[in-house]
Amino acid sequence: MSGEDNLLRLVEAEDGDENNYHLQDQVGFILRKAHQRHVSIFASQIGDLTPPQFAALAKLYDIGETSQNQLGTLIAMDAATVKGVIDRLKARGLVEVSKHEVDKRRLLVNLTSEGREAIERLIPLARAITEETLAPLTTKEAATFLRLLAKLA
Amino acid sequence: MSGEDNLLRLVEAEDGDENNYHLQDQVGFILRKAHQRHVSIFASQIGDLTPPQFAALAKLYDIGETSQNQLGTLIAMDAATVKGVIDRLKARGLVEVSKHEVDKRRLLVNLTSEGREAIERLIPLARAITEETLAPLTTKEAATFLRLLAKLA
DNA sequence: TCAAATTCATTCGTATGCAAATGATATCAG
DNA sequence: CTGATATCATTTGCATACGAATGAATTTGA
Repeated sequence: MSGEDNLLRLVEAEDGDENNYHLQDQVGFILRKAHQRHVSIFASQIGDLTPPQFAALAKLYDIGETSQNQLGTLIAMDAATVKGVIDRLKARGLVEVSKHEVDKRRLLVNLTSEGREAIERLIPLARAITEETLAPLTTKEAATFLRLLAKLA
Repeated sequence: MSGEDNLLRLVEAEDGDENNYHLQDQVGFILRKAHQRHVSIFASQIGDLTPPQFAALAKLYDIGETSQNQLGTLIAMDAATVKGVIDRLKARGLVEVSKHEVDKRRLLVNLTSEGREAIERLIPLARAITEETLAPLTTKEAATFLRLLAKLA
């Protein structure tokens, strides 16, 4: 056995597991799983709307009519994604679109009365979803978690 | 003005913003954004592989040959999703599949030598991705965050 | 003013992600 | 042993998600 071999073994012993890569400890992997769990909880409480669709309705309810592009910025969706979401909400009669009178590039999006009723009905469920998602944490832990998560996002 | 009106106003005043639903404060929305940010960081460091593809390679590197179904369980992908991921890795020559000799239902998946070289080369980059993702937090905050995130996932 | 740069929306291609249905195989229970 | 169950994999359909390319409209800057 060479001196190099001894040194290598020593280093590996000192490192413990540091030379091993454990997927299940990586923030990206756990983040993906936590997100999956939330989506699953969401689906169990609100079966006929996806989280992105809900986000679009909730934001329109909050700020009123806006352009598709601006809405996308506010709910963190790129232009291609938000178009699909709005198309499906439009097909279901929950939002309506119109052309901006001055800036002809813009597509204005707004809730229909049906969309307004839907979001008002769903917001209590959304609170329950948040609660269930955070249920594994104590109130204090949840506050800490949300603070740190917001710093990452 | 009725007594009910007074009571309502009082309650609303005491509630502050509690009657308003703010999407940007909901754990699901922030979780989605944090996940998006991580995927973006991942793509900037490892452009030719997605996080799910990397997860499959890393897990195979960790545990060796396994069935497609078992691999899916280990990396939190349902059967339909893992099939697509493995198909694409197979097309790129990073994994190879074979039939289980005893249980003919199972599809065994393993790294090719090329896949092994790839994951060994990428693991240092993955460590950098984790670091960059957690960069907005102090070391202590990151430890707390990971602990709480794991409880949620 | 007017050409260049920017913005808004759309389209295409690729890659997750999951529910539901299906087929093949294996295991279990009576 | 065999019918009922369960497991493994595949396929289809739908919904994000994003890069890149395109076209229309607006804004900027020399």
